[in-house]
Order: sequence, then C-alpha cells, then structure tokens
Amino acid sequence: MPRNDEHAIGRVQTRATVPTTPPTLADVAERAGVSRQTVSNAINNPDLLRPDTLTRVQESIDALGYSPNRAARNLRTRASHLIGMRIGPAQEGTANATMDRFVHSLVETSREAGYHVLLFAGTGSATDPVAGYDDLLRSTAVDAFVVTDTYLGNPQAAWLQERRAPFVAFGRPWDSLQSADGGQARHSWVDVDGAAGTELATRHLLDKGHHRIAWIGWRKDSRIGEDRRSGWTRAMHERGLPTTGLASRVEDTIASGREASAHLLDSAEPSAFVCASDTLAMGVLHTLRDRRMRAGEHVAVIGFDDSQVAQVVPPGLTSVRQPLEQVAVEVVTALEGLLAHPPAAATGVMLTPTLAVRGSS
Amino acid sequence: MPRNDEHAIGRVQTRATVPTTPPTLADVAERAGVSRQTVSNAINNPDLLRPDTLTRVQESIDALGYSPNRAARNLRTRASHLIGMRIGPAQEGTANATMDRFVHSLVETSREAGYHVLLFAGTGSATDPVAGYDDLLRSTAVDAFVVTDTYLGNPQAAWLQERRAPFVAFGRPWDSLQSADGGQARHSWVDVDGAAGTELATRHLLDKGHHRIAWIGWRKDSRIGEDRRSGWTRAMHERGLPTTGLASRVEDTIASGREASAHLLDSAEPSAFVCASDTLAMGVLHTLRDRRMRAGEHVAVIGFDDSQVAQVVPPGLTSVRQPLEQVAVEVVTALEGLLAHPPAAATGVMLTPTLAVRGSS
DNA sequence: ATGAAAGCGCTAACAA
DNA sequence: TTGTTAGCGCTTTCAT
Repeated sequence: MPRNDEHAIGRVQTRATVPTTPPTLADVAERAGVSRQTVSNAINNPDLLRPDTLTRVQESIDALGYSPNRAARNLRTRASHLIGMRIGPAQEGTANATMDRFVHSLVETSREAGYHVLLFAGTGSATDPVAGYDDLLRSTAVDAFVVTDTYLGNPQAAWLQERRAPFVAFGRPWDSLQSADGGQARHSWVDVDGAAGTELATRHLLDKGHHRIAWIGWRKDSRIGEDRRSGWTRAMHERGLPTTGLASRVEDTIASGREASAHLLDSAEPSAFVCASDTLAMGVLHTLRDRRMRAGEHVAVIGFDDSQVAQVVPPGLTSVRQPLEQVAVEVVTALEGLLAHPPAAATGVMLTPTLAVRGSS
Repeated sequence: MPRNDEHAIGRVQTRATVPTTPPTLADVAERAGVSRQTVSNAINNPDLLRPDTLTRVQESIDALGYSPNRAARNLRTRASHLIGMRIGPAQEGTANATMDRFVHSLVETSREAGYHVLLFAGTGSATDPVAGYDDLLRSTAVDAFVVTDTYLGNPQAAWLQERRAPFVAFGRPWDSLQSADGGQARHSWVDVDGAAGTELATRHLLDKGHHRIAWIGWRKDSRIGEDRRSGWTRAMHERGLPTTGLASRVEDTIASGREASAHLLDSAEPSAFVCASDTLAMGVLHTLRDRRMRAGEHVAVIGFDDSQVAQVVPPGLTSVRQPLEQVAVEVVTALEGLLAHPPAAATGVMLTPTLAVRGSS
C-alpha cells in the first residue's frame, strides 16, 4: 500500500501546517481501522453502519478534517452538483437588475439543495447564442442549466431541449416550443404573471380615483411586453374605461420613456402612468422633473421590477415586484425533479407578483 | 476491452439522438486509429504530434463532438479551473450594486483565462463567516477564491491565508494582515483608491465655484469610509477651506443620508454634498425634494459607486465610478500568478476611479 | 512521435 | 454489517 506511506508523511505535514494534499478516504479508513468503503458508506449511507462504527468513523472524519474530493466523486457518480447559469453583461443606464436579484436567490436556494451555481458568460452575442452551453454540457461540467433570457427569441431552450440537456427556464415558453413535439416535449419553466402585475398596478390607480391611466410599454414584438400590456387593458376595460390614445410602445430606455411620457402628457393628459419597466418609469420621472411636476402629487407613476432604483428614488417609485425568491425555490424544485431517478415530468409554474406601493402613486 | 463494446453502442445511440454518455478519449482514439495518449497530447500538447496525425485526431474530435470530461481531468490534474466567490444577499433599499457589476466583469474576464466562477452563499452571517469557504477548500472544489467583502473586519482573508488557500482580495488589507508575518505573508489584492475618488469629486465642485462643500460618510470604524473622507478633507484644505461643521458620519442608509443632509443644510448651509455612497447621496436627494429644492440647481450632490440609481435618477447623479472591469482583469491576473508553477509573489494593485458627471453637479 | 502502464479518489456491485 | 474488486476518464511517467 504505497498510499499508507504517503499518508504518514501527509499527517506529519499537517501538523507542521505546511500546505499538503487534503486527507482522502483511505486516510480516514486507516485511522478508524475500517475499509474505505465503510467510510464512503458512513458519508452516503450512514444507515448501513452499526452505530458504534459510525461514531468511530465520524470521529476520524472530524479529526482529519476530511471532505470528499469533488472531482473524484463527480467522476464516479457522473454528476457535478453544479448548476450552470449564463450571465450577460450588466445593463448600464437602465434600472434592470432582476437577474442580479435572481442570482442571489438562486445561489442561496441551491445551497440548500446541495448545489452550487456556476456562472458563465456568452462569448459576446456577436457569435452563436448557444456558446458556453455547449462546452459545459459536453464536458459534463454542470448537471443542469437555468435559462433566464427567455425574453428574446431565445434559441437556448430549443437547443437544450434537442440535446436532452436538463434545464429549467425562468420564463414561460412563449412560442414554437410548445407544439414542437406535439405539446409533449415541453421543458420545465417558472414564470411570473406579468399581466396580473400590471392589472394590480392599474387597479391600484383606479382605486385612487384615476381615470386616464396611460401605458408605456415595449415594442410589439416583445411577448412579455404584450403580456404586461394586456393587464393594463384588462383593468381599464373592466371599469369601462377607454385605452385608445393612452398607450405608447417604445424601446426599454430612459430616453424613450421620457419622450413617450412627454408626448402622452401633451396629447392625452393622463393623470397616471403604468410602465412595463422601472427604466421606462424613470423616464417618466425625468419628464415630470422637466415640467416641474411632482410624481405622486400631480401625476402617479408605477414601474415594473421593484429595482433598487424604484426603492431609493424620491419619493419612491411604486413598482410591480416579482417574487424572485419564490421563483428560485420553484426553479430548484424543478431541477431536483429533472435530476431525480427516474426524472419527474416537466412542470410549469406561474407565480403572482405583488405591488410595492411608494410615494409615486 | 469492454470499453469498446460500450462504444459501438454509444455511437449507435448518438445517431438515434437518444441521450447517451458523451464520447471519451478512447472513442476518439479508436476512431482516429491512435492510442488514447495521443489524443490527450493532441489536446494538451499538439506540438508533440506529427501534423498529419494531429489533423486526423482533430477530425475525430470534431466528428464526435468530443470535449474532455471535466471531472476526470480535475481528478488527474488536481485543479478545477473554478474560482469561488461568495455572494451575500442582495441589499435591498440601498443603491449598492458594486458587487453585482463586479461579478459580471469577473465572469467575463475569467472565461478568457479559462476559468469559470462558482458562486456560493454564506450560511447566513449568524454563524461562522468562513462557512462555505472551508468546505469548498477541503473538497478541492475550487482552485482559488476571490474575496470581496473586505470592508468588514473580515476574517476571511486571515483565515484563508492561514490555510495557505490561494485567493485574491478586492480591497486592500487594512489592518493586522500586513504585519502578521512581518509584512511578508501579504496576500494579493486589488483595490480602488477611494480617497482619490472623493478628491476628484470635491475638486470638481470647487472648480464649479462651490466653497461650502459638506461630507456625508460612514461611521468612524469604517476604514473605507475614513479613506474616502480623507479625499474630501484633502481637497478642501488644499484650497485653504475649512471642513469643520461640514461633515457627518452616519449609517449607510437612505434615511441616514436624508437626516444628515437636513441637519447640515440647517446648520452649515453647504452648497454641495459629497457622499461616501450613492445610497447616502440619494438620501440627500430626498431632503432636497422635501424642501422643493432641485439637485444641480440649488445644491450640488455627488455620490460614490456610479450605481444604476445614479445613472437613471433625474437629473442624473454625479458619482465616483470604480473601474470594476479593470479590477476584474487585475484580479484574474493575480490569480493566474498564484496558480502558476511556481507561484508568483503576492501583488497589490491600486486603481484610480473616475468621475461620472451628471445633472446633479 | 507514439504507446503501455499506472493511478488520481471515489463509489457501485458483489462477496464474505 | 463490512470488505474486496473494479473502474469512472483522464494525464503523467516511462518505454518504444
């Protein structure tokens, strides 16, 4: 057993606090006077051991500060306990921070399920949008992916599905995917009901006595944008109020929100705005400032995402808040299902947002 | 060779697009008619192969879509090519998003160096602050750490150093660490010169004609806070201006910034504020709004961090911007040094922030 | 320039 | 209940 020799040395080094290779299963086994397999069982199937053996092994594990080598375990079990998530460059100049908040939640939730989160970058969207995924998948570096950027035409979901790669999407499958395999090959997803959010926001304004409530949203090709818009329409029509002339569809930038709100203010004299994003809502605040009007007094404004910006800007921006902590929990639950033996069926979960009411409304 | 049998099956499955185990080195070797070792060399030491052999192997690799199994490689090379970084819960109600922006940069920079970023959570600060690190270290799950929360009394750095764990700190070692080993055992770090940033901010205001410039910073026990404050003091004294009665040291919250600015406005009538954070600066904006004063017209305000909040709030908050992309580059460079054979000496890099000038000044 | 042998540290089968 | 054997897929000697 050459291992034993190395061993003795290893332990001496430890005592001398010199950097050394960490203890292995064999070290623990030898110290406890059992076989390596027994130590393995002590860790993975403690029920199989006799209580006193377990105690003895435990003691050795603690004494040596043993922790199973991840690489070896991964190799053997064909699992990495890593969840891959692609993260794009930070969007400066906007109020979009949903992904960051989600990452935080995901990391914490994953830990409880025994997973870590591996972040990777796209190679710059210039090239193939699937870059990064492919490599991690083929090298079996991650067990599954969390796909977040479903808001684009995102080919990731389709691509991953085709490869039979385990993944959960944050964002419902809007299009082709559903029918691809006769509605059967659906993947798991978790999403937040955007329409319910804007409906909540609009009703809140209606209850405050507003009648002319304008909408500033994204361009028509955005499914999410149209969804959010429908909540506003629904709430307005529900009270028999017209929406014509009160809506604007623009890009998701401060400047666009600013212009759109200026136009609407001139053309339709709304007393309130519901926006598809906090970014657009901030554009409205810019316009109000330009005109020396005060949000929450002259005109009410509601954003979407409850970003930090909404939380700290005076006088506080009322905003639709996505329950990201819950989303993370559902995502991890779905992931555990996918990775179970046998894998659970794909699930779709829709969560309802809340309204964070602040000074702007 | 049972492997070969599995093989044939493996390839058939591939053709039928049934989920199968990915190809291995052996598969590529067989297809190319060479030994496994040659394939390994083709990947890791292409120079050793004869050009035509290399081409043949390459062709097989491409055809099979082969990518080396990470676990196996990690086990063999005792390296994971993973960088661990602990991420705390998102700080809601503040404008602090430095860490998020940094994570983005780090992920992208790491990729270029062949590393991925593994995110992990503290088990809730209630318990030991070193939680998470220990486990990842002993299980050899990561090659190195990036430690970011140096702003507290952070025991992480000392702890990691004691364990001889490779890590780079974002944040200079403020205290004990330097002298611990006779100044010798210093770890690598990268930091941004906060004092230079506030000095830049203060000078900018002085140049605009302001004389009574107030400071709102953090409590005295914050080294970073005192450092940033010193930039303000320096710039003021440089022009022979007094600072007494113009400073306030509070907690890093909107409410504190709001109160502090209200008091200062009453007691010292400053015409401008320099703040230790965007959060505090937003507090000032709240006070201005309360008093129907306009930032950038009646009173100038400058924050620190160039958060999204600063970028989108009307009329734009002038703010000191940390060059996080550069920080990430330096961190990764230091990391590569640490992980090289032989490891390079620990380095300290200080970067200079810039001033993002907006409507508030 | 290429191949053969060994082993990284672990766990799944099976044997005792 | 515990131990033995084998091998996950790769790379590092060392031969050839």
